[in-house]
Amino acid sequence: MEKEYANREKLIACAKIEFLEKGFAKASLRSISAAAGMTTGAVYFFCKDKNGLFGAVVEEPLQKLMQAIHQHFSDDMKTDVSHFQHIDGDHDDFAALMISLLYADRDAFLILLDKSAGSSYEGIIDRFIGMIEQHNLALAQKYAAAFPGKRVNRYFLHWMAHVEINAYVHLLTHEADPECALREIKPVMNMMVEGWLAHILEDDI
Amino acid sequence: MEKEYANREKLIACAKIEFLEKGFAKASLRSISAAAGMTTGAVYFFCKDKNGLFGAVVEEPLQKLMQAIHQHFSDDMKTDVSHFQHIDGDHDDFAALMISLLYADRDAFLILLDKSAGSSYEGIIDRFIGMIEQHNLALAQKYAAAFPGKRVNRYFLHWMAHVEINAYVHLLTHEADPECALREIKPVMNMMVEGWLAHILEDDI
Amino acid sequence: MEKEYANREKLIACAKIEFLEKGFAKASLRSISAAAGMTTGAVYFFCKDKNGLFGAVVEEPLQKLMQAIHQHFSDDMKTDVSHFQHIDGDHDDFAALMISLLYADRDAFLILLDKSAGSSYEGIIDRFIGMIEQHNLALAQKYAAAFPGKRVNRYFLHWMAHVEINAYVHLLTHEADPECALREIKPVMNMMVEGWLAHILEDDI
Amino acid sequence: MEKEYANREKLIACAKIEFLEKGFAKASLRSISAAAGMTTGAVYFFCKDKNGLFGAVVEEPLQKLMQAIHQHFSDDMKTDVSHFQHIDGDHDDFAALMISLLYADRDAFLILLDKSAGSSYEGIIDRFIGMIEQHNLALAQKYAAAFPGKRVNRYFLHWMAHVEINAYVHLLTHEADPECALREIKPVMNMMVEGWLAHILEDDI
DNA sequence: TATGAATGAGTCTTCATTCAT
DNA sequence: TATGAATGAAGACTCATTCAT
Repeated sequence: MEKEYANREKLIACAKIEFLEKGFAKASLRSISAAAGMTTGAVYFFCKDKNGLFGAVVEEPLQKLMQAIHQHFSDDMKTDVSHFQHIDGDHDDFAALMISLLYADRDAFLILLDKSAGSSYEGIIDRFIGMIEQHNLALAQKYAAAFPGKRVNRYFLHWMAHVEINAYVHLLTHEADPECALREIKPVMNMMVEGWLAHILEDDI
Repeated sequence: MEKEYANREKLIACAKIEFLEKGFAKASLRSISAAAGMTTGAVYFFCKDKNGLFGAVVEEPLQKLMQAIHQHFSDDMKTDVSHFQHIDGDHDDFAALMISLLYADRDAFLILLDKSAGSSYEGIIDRFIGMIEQHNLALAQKYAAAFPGKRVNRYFLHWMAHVEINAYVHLLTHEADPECALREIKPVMNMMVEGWLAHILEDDI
Repeated sequence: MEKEYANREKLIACAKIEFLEKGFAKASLRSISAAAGMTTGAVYFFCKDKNGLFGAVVEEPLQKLMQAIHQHFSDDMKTDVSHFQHIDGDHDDFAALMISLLYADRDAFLILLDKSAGSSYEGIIDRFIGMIEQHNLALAQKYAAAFPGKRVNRYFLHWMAHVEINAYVHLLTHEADPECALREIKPVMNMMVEGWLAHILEDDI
Repeated sequence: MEKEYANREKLIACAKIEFLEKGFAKASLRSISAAAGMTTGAVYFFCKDKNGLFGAVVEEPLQKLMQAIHQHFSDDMKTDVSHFQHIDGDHDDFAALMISLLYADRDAFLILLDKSAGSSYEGIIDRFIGMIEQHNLALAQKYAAAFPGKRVNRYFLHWMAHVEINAYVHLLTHEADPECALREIKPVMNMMVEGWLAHILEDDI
């Protein structure tokens, strides 16, 4: 009973190593299965195909992350956004949440975010960006409502979503220790909040 | 006279299209040469390699860019850095320069910056980041000299270099028109300068 | 049970034929695998490489030969070398041993010795020559000890090792029947022993 | 007028280097012509094809050698063969002749004898062996006439021809200096003559 | 004399995938 | 559960050769 899943997990662990090292496209099922002590054919018992194997490595952490983000976003919309001084603390909380989730399975996220080219997860970063952008748009529009003659700068909004996501990718890539990560992300977040407040609105026409 | 170089240029043009679409690694010499109306073997008359073909697409614009950056950096170091309010204008100039260079052959830079994985140009972005980081470090240290008890936050510095480069990559990717690009990069640059001034220094120990 | 290994053996048999006919370098995996009734790709299930396929043909007989030679040499060094009249009989035994081993898989040795150019076995003859030379040097130096004012003629020693090896290669190439081979090698061996005794020493300085 | 042949000779010189290094089969016209400072196509102005280029390197020295050998052989047959003690001196003369010819263009003969696999000269060594064998057969038969109940050992005869040729190939390969070569070949020749006299005849039936 | 361009057949190799057992 | 075998298409690359100019 315990052994039944042993091989499956070994396979996934080996896949993780290979994907991390070579990326999805250049990873070889041959060498993954060899490392796991099985034949190529055996992989197809556990997964539908190469992409399925990638999913097995990456799907579960991804789900957790997604869920946490949605939860946070829906909480966020309920709070009173009129006091933008609170945005700071919110961002700190969000950052802490992100970091704890991302570093819970750092390799999986490294793979997902940086090594998925060629797989069906290829565009995942853009989906994240889309989510953030959409959420921030709502926030920004509330904010804009208080400034007649101003409107949301859409390009800036999109770019900020990019930067925010990439801040996490960069962190994940460059910092192995989650505690250091938390410390390092702080000025980054501050800068982003300040920049957001200062530049998210542009003159209407 | 016009026809003499026709095929070589056709080849490179087709390679450009393929690289842009699929990236270096997934691009196929077969389909490139087919598109150019020649055999695979013929490619090797014009280029040494698949990598050489990539270089033929990308090397010339890259050289121009490199040279301009070096020029700008060496000019920059000669100017008086004590007035950091001037940093703004400098950045605007630099941004304008970058944009004019990048958009002079947008596809080539799109390929170079975003589609070079697998080629010998793979790490080019990191090299750019390194250049910027090194240059900004020098600036930051001059800046730090005026604030006893402060030192340069190296992680932030590195991240900013990342962000700066990615700002251009993002622009190139999302905005086809150089004039719009110039307009859109402005708040981005402003935000980066402000953030830089505000967060590049951290408490010593 | 018989069929299980059928294809692998068929492949190796076909490879043997092709290598024998064209040599390693000019042999084509296409035509080998076609002859064996499989695709080129299938070859790579059985072997790592073209070179690995060559090894599959050649390695086992080579190992046997090597081992027998080492055994013989170590026995040889233990016997009393003072009576050089015994050298004759020893050589006959050695020759008989060599012939029985070589003709046990004549094609494999033909390939190994004469058709390996381009493979990792390319220098095998030189390695054999080295072995023989080294062993004969030891013998010759014992012999030389009995003749003051004489020393071993190194060029002649090396050449003799060449001739000895080539005597076997020549035999293998020209004589299909091992019994005839045994008969034919005899005067050759005699001549080599006589020549050895007569010319292996030269005047000191 | 002098320059007209300059390129042709440069081509041939470069071909020589490449053939010597890689052998006929692995030599590349591309790299030969590149080394000679011309295009691949230009080679076909000077030669019919790759094999023709090989011939251009090798044919002239070969002709000289052939002619000298024929001359020597026909002289040899005219002399009185009843005194076999003279055989020694004859061989010394022949060896000196061979060495002077072979070392007159050592590289060319190295190529011809050791690097011709794949070219039309591939079997040249066998042709030499055939020539020597044929000539020696005539000699041996005169010799045999004096020993009733004896006949020529054909295998030994053939093998001796082999050894003789290979003695020169070995020399050429291992000894760069013709004077040393002459010294080193002496015991080799002596041994061959002695062996010849001792073993060329076998019992009739 | 030579070039520049191109061909076309060939090289070995890698890969994800399938499937009977 | 897994294996062993095999496929077939594709990969980059090399080569001798040809030929118009």
